[in-house]
Amino acid sequence: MAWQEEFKEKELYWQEFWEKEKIFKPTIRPDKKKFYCLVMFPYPSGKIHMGHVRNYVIGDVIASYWRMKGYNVFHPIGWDAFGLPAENAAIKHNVHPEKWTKENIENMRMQLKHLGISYCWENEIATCDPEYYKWNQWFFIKMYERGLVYKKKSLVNWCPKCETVLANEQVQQGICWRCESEVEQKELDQWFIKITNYAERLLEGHNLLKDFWPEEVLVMQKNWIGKSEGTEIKFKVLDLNLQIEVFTTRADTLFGATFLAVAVEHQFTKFVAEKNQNVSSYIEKIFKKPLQERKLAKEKTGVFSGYYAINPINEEKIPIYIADYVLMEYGTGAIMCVPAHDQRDFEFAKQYNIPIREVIKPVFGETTLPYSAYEPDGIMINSDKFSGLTSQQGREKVTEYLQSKNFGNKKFYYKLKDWLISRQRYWGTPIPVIYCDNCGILPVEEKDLPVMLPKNVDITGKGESPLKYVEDWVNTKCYKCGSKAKRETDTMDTFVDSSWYYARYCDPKNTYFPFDKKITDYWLPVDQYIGGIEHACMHLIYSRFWHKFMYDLGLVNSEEPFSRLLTQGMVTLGGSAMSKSKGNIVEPEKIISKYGTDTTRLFILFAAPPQKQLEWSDAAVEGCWRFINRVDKLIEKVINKKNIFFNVDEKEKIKLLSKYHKLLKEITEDIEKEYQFNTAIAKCMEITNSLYSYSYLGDETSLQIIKELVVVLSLFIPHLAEELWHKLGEKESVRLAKFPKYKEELINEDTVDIPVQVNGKLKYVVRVQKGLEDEDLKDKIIKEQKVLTAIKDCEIERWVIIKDKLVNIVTKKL
RNA sequence: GCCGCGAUGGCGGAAUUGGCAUACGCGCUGGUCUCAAAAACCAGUCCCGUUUAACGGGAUGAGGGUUCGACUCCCUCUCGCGGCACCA
Repeated sequence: MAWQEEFKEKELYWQEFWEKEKIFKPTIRPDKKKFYCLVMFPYPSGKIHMGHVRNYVIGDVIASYWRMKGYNVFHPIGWDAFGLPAENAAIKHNVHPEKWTKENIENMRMQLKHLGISYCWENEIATCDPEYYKWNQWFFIKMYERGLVYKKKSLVNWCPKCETVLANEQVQQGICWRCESEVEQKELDQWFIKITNYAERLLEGHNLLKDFWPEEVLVMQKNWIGKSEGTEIKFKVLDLNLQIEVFTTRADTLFGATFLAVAVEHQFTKFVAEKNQNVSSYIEKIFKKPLQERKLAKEKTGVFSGYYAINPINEEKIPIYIADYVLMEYGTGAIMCVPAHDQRDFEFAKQYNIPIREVIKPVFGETTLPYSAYEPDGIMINSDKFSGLTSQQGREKVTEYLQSKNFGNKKFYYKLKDWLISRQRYWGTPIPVIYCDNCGILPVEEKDLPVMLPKNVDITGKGESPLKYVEDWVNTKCYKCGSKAKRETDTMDTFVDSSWYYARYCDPKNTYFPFDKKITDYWLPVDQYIGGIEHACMHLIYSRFWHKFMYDLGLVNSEEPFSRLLTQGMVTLGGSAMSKSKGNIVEPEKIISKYGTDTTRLFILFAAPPQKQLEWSDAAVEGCWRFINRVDKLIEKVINKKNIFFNVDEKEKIKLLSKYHKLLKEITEDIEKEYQFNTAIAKCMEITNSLYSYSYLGDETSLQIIKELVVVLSLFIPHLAEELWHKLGEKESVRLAKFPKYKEELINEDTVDIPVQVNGKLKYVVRVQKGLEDEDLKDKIIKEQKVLTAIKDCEIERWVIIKDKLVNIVTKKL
C-alpha cells in the first residue's frame, strides 16, 4: 500500500516500535564519544504549539545525526512545571495547580510522542516533583552558607497583574515578561542571589563560547552585564565631616566638573532633607510621581542642597545638587558633572545656570560647544599640568594622581544586578528558611529537606503568598532553641528550576545528591543546546551562573554548561508570532492528522533555516507532502525493477554517482557546520530527481544510493524512512544505521565546465579536461566563434585564469 | 539616543565565502491522462528588446568606491526587525 493511504497507522506503528526497542536510551560508554543534545524544556501549558514542534524537530535532527555518526547520544526531555499559569488556572477553573499541571503533562507527553522524536524518556523530570525541588532548596542553602544569598529591603519591580515581584531580567522595557502589564516599584524585604559576584566570570566565559554561540546572544549578554571601566573619586563636602564618592568613566574631564549631583534616594539627600525645606519638598514631589513617569521624564529637575564640595584635583568649590536624573541603582548614586562634555549635565547646567567649562578639544574638526556637549575623546585643555594629554592618557594620569593623594581609585562597575528570587506565589519551590524569635533568620537543615509545598491552600492570587495562611505549615519550631518559629512563605522564581535541570537529567532519580558526579562528568557539558533567543538575558545567564556555582562546589568539571547554542526563530502566521490573543494559530495536531508528522517535520525544516523566522504556509506544506509521496513511489518503482537485468551505460552511471556524492558531501557540511537543514533537504530532493531520471533505476548503483538516501532522510522524515528501510529488506531500525559517507574520489569527474568571461561578463562555457594547461586552454577558447565575436575590434590586454574554475579575458578597445 | 541583525524573482529561500546570480520548493502558464474534475506526470517561468531560436541589454534596498571580476569587501544613505535605554 502507498504511504499516503496508510501514513496514520504507520506513523503510530513505528513510534511504538522505537519505544518498545528502547533504541534512544544511551548507556554510559567511556569508550564511545558522547553527545548531549538538549532542547529547552517546555512549560506544560496543555498543548504543544508550532514553536515547540520547531524546537524539538530541530533538536531531533541534530541528535539523530550524531547518533548515526556513531556518537553516544543523550537526548532527554522533561517539564518546567512550576509557575504562574497553573495558579491562574486554579483560580479560573477551581482545580488544584498540581492536578492541572499533571494532566497537562500527560497530554503533552502524548503529543510529543507523536512527533517521533528520539527522546530518552527514561530520564524525564518535572520540576514540581519534590525530588527535584528538594535540590533547589539544597542549592539555596549552599549559597546561603557561602554568603551568596541575602535578604534585603529595597525597591523592587512589582507586576500588579501577576501580583508578585519580578527580577530585573523579567522586566522588558518596563513591562512584565509574562503578562505585559506595566511594572510598578514597591519597597519589599526580599531574597536575592548575588549573581553580581560572578559578573566578571560570566564575561570571561564568553571567550569559551565565542564561535559556538550566536554572536547576537553574546552581545546581548555583554550589554546586559554592562561592564564599564572608570575611576571612583572622593569629594569632600565643605563644612561637613563627610565625603561623597562618585564614579566616572571620564576622569580626563575632571577639571571641567562644575557641580556634583546626587540621587534622590542617596544617604546625603536624606541627611540634607532633614534640615533644608527646599530639598525635602523637592524629594517629596519626586517620590509622589510613579516611577514609570519618572523614568520617562524628558526634563531634568533638581535642587541645590545648600552645600559645596571640593574638587580634589584643583581644590575648587563646586555646588552639590540633588537631581532626578541620577540613578541610585548604578555606580555610587552620585556623579561629578561636566556640562561641557556630557549632554545630560549640559542640559541640567543650562537650566540651573551653572557654568560650562570646556576642558577637552577635538583633535581634528570643530567642537559642538556651545550648542551641545562635546562628548568624544580629544585633547585636554584648561587642565593645569594635564593639559595637552589625550583623553586616554588623561584618564590614566588623573587616576594615578588621585590615587597618590588618596582621593580616588580605578574601579569597574556592572549594570548587572543581583537576582531577586522571592515570589509571592504558591506554585513554586518553598524558600527553605525559618524565622525564629530568638535566633533570627535560619536556613532549614539539610536533613529536613525538602520543605514540602503544602497541598491544601486557598489560592486567591492576591498580592501575598497563599502559604501565609496555611497555619500548620507556617508555624514551626526552631531547630536551634526550640522556641516558636515561622517559615518563609515566599517561593522561588521558577528560573531557579531551569538553571540546573540539564544536570539533573543525567541522574534524575538520585535521592542523596542533586546528581552523581560520575554520571555528569561523562555527559556534561551539553554539546548542543537549542531554544528561543528570548532567553538570552534570562535563563541563559542564570544557568551559566548556576553552573559556575556548581563548579565552585566541585560538582561539575566544566566552566560552561552549554558548549554550542542554536537559537531558533519564531513561527509566524501573517508576519507575526502565533498567539491566542491575535488568533493566528496553526495547531500542530490538525496539521499532523491531515498530513502526518513527517510532512509537518519536513515543512518546518525546509521552509527556512532554523535561526530565521518561519512563516507558516499551507501551500508549502502541500509541496512537502508531494515530495514524501514521490520518495515513497520511487522506492516502489525500484523494488518492482529489482530483478531486471540492466545493460548499464557507464557514463550515465558515473554521472549519477558523482552527483550523488557531491550532494552528500554538501548535505554533511550543511548539517554539521551551519544547521542548514533547508538546503540539506533541497539536496535530498535533487538526489530524488536525479534518480527519477536515471535510465537504469533498479540497478546496483541506484539501489545503493537509494538505501543511503533513506538513511539521510530518516533525519527529517523518520517514519517513512523506517517504513522504506524495512521494505528494502532491513531488520534493524534505520535510526541506528550508519550515516553514509561521501566518497571524494567519486565526486571528481575528469572534465569540468569553465565559464569564459570577457571583461567580467559571461560569454561562453567551455568543457575541458580537468587540469588542462593554461596555454592549451587559451588555444581552445580563442577558436570559439562566440568568444571571437565578443573580442572583435579589441586588443586582449590580459588573461585571468583560475585553474579548472574560470577564465576572464580583459580587453582594450583598439 | 546607543548596540546588534537584516534587505536577492509573484512567495519561502540558494549561491563552494570575491568567480556561471536566482539551487530546491511554492505559485503561475501550457500540455498529457479524463466525459469532467482532483491527483499524477511532462514542459516553461527574473525583467526589457526581438517574428521564434539565436542574440543583445538590465537586475541582488539606493548611491559611490576597491577589483580583471562584487549578493559577497569598504564608505554614505533609506527602510525593516531585535536588544538596551538618563548606566555617568
